[in-house]
Amino acid sequence: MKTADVLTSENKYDLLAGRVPLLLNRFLLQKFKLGGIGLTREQWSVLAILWKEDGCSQQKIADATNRDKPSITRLIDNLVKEGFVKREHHKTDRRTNLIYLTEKGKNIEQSVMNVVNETIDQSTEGLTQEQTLIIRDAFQLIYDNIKRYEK
Amino acid sequence: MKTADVLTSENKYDLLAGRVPLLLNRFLLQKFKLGGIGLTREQWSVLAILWKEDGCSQQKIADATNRDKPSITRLIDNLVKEGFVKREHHKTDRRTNLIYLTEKGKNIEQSVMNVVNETIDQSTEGLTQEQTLIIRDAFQLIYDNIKRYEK
DNA sequence: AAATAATAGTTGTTTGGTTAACTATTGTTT
DNA sequence: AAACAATAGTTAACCAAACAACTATTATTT
Repeated sequence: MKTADVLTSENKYDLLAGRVPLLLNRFLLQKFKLGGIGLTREQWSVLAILWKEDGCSQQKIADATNRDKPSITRLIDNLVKEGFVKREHHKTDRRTNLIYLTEKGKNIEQSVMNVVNETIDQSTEGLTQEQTLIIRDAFQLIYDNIKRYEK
Repeated sequence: MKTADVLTSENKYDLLAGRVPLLLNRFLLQKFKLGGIGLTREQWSVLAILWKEDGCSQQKIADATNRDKPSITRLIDNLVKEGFVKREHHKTDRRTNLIYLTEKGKNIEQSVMNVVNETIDQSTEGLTQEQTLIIRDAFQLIYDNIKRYEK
């Protein structure tokens, strides 16, 4: 290992939260637009939860996407406005909204995932399975560290 | 390699641009606040450019931080408002603003970097140098891929 | 049963990213 | 020199994140 290979904190920060996530989100958004998909990356992340399990509460979506409740309120507002999901009251707990996919929300899954697949395939071209798994483990470690340290 | 270890595109996306950058930025912002540092992560990234080379144009800052010009205009607006930097006209090219650190902007460098160091040290606790370098190379590859594919 | 705490969601404010449309200035072409 | 193109920056619109303060409802304590 060469000394020149040691990264500063700033470099590490940029690595973990800097330009690549920014570029990847921009890249995906462009592809959504080119594909005629009127979704943001954040809206997609909410729909992805519902494609796995329809009828979640907003709190559950917030937890699953690591966002806070106000962010989810507004994301759902926009998804409702665009006709991808609908809000329904919980039968017994009147505090809770359950979010259900509309037909439109269900129908776009395949075309969205096609674009996501293409985005990831192009972005990670040349990346080995080993590298991917090392990144996964490393990010899980970082995730756990932050969850442990933040009060 | 086990089949269960193969990641879907969605998992890869979440890995590369999902929760870890989100959490890390949140973690840093909390620490800035606890440390009495009135900066956002984005404002810091601009100051970091100026700490390396004072008196950059806004376009140069935009390129260095992978942001577009409107983002930089507003970031600089806020940094000026908070007294960290000042705008000055370029001597010969009247289109260009040069951004200079104020004393306040210069003086906070050390305390900011202390917080950044602590944030990264805690977040990456247990991460090996090898993992870090693999991530660096992988992200460079992804960066180059996106730059190549996006028109 | 009444008071309190916890949970689910909303609203307002500030900051930032993206795109498009715009002004001002400088550089290039003819 | 005039027309055109390129560059630097701003403004406005929309979407989203973070935080604080808020309402409504449900659960727990006493």
